[in-house]
Amino acid sequence: MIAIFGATATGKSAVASAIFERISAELVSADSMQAYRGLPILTNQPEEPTRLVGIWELDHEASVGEYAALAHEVIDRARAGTQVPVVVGGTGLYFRAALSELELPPAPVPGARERIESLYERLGPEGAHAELRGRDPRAALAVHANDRKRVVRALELAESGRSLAPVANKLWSEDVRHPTVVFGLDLPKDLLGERIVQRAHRMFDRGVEEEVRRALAGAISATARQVIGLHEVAELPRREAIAALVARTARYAAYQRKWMRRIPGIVSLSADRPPGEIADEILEVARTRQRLPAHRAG
RNA sequence: GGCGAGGUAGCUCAGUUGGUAGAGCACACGGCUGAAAACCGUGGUGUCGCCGGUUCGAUCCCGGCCCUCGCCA
Repeated sequence: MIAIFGATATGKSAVASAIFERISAELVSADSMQAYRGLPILTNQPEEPTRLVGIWELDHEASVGEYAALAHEVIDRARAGTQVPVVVGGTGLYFRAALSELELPPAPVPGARERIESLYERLGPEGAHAELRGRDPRAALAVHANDRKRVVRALELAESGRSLAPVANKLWSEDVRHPTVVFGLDLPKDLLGERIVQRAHRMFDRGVEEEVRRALAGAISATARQVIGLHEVAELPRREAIAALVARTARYAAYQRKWMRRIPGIVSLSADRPPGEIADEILEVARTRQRLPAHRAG
């Protein structure tokens, strides 16, 4: 398998597209927002047929757990059919979930979240955390009292006999379900900034404003509401919207680069050249690695 | 030109009855296991517009100057 990570606007899609032209590949997206249908311009959905893009309606609450199951299914089917799965994405957690078996604990039982959220409100951060310490000391150790989402989640799991503290920490390990060569596309900060600005303008040329208006006319889930730029495009005059969109995207790109540094075993490649050239290098490196016996060293 | 308001962190602003200052956002670093474009933690990064006066001590009080905004000419 091949996996390609990179910040927004590093040209992941173009590289994936070039790979698609060269070998029998199944492109699989690892992007929490491209999974939504209805915001193709704002979320920068790829042209090339890519699996797990546009699979959810905007009123659907997203979750890594749901995504992981779908990704594994698509990947396994491609392998069975002799296609090379190529996982492409910028959402770090989704990316690792696609490659590895994270053994994510189950979704909350209906009603539990609301109940425990109000418990958190009642007890306050310290009180709720003390409660967690009593029920699941290991989880309490891993979670800060102010991290409301995680304290609530940990209490939910403790209630059903599970734990937030993972059995094995595979998130930051090199563990994979299938042999995989992981690549990271990187661009110098200033160059990436330029591309982000260009792309923001192109979004407006392509009609994001109309797209956003339509999206907001319907029901929209809490997770979909987080899409960068949704709020900005809807509420600000064009000039300011572009500036705000650029600023937030740049911030997000910095966050993604942070993720990239932490993905173990990643092969870093310069994205400052034609996509075809990058695709050739990726395929060459992947072939070389595949001939080697199973190994873990970089 | 007159009157009024204001100049404090990268931005928006708070504050000090005189003892050289702090919030939010931004930024930097770190964490993260069914919300991840999310969430959380740790960092203050500063000629308090300039010059002078009063004072043991001025960002704060006094005088002058510069700049910004508003209203009136």
